[in-house]
Amino acid sequence: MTPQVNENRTDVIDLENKIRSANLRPTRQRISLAKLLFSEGNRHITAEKLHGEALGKGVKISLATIYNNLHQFTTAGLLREVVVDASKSYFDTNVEPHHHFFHEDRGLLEDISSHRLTVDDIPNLPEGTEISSIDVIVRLTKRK
Amino acid sequence: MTPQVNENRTDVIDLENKIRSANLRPTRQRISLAKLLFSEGNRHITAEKLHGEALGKGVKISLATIYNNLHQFTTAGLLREVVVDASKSYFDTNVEPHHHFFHEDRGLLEDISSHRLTVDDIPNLPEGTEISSIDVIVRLTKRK
DNA sequence: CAACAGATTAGAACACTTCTAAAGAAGAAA
DNA sequence: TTTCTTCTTTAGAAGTGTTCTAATCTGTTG
Repeated sequence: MTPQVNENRTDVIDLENKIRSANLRPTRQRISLAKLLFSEGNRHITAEKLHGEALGKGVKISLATIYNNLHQFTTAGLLREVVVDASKSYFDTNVEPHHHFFHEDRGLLEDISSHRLTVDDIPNLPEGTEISSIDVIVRLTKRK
Repeated sequence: MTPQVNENRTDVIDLENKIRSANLRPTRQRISLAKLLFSEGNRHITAEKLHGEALGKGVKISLATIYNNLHQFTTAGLLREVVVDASKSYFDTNVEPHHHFFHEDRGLLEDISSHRLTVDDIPNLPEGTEISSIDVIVRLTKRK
């Protein structure tokens, strides 16, 4: 019983619980994805990139499953989808309210914690609506 | 020489000048598009919708031309592209700095004039970058 | 273990966008 | 005007990211 084995075992149990908390069965594929997504710091990743990463680590999983699970995790509040690019979706493992820098040249997202950028004077909402979310994207290019 | 005829003639000349100001030739297709886009108030429209609208008004124009011109107009600063949906692009005829309400259920954009919503405390930018734009999208759903 | 609901999968299908290369139209020069 | 060049348009093919389908497999419950 080395500490390492303990750590790994605990991690997997935590991830399984996280998956169960979303009313989903902890399958081999979901556990592998959760490991990639949640085990080190916040990530911003696209479906195809995550698929590549999984295959690269020897996890056998289809692209359809990646999409299925990214959406299920998002619905369950484990992920948040960030719309910054008209052609692909990014998924963010940080589900706390916050905003983003988007490096347009590199297609890379970076968090801005929401107490470091505030939105004021939000006007009255149109009749019969409520806010679902407020997205602030500060788009960046290389300084000339 | 009725006022109407005058107005129409003047309109078209204005639109031609607008197109020329972007270093583009005022072709029949461009003038028709400019008429649809710029002749009454601000609009937020997708390529396919604009195509449908043009065909509906009897303007013979291909979808490729719609895309070509939306991009050329955008590059020239006559339009602004708004990213709110991961699967299609919206083009906004209002090129002044401003923000948006996005009605998620209807796929509809609405302007928020920028003096009615302000962004404060923008943090220091990452090294070597500069701001290309700041997009604020207030996503709305139907009030329950 | 059996039985069932939920999950995964390969590949087809889909929606939006871009590309291709050939034909057409606009503007400049003579 | 005619000619020449460059820009523009076009239909359809191709491309890209995503979703669908329906057959197979797996986790869970009794």
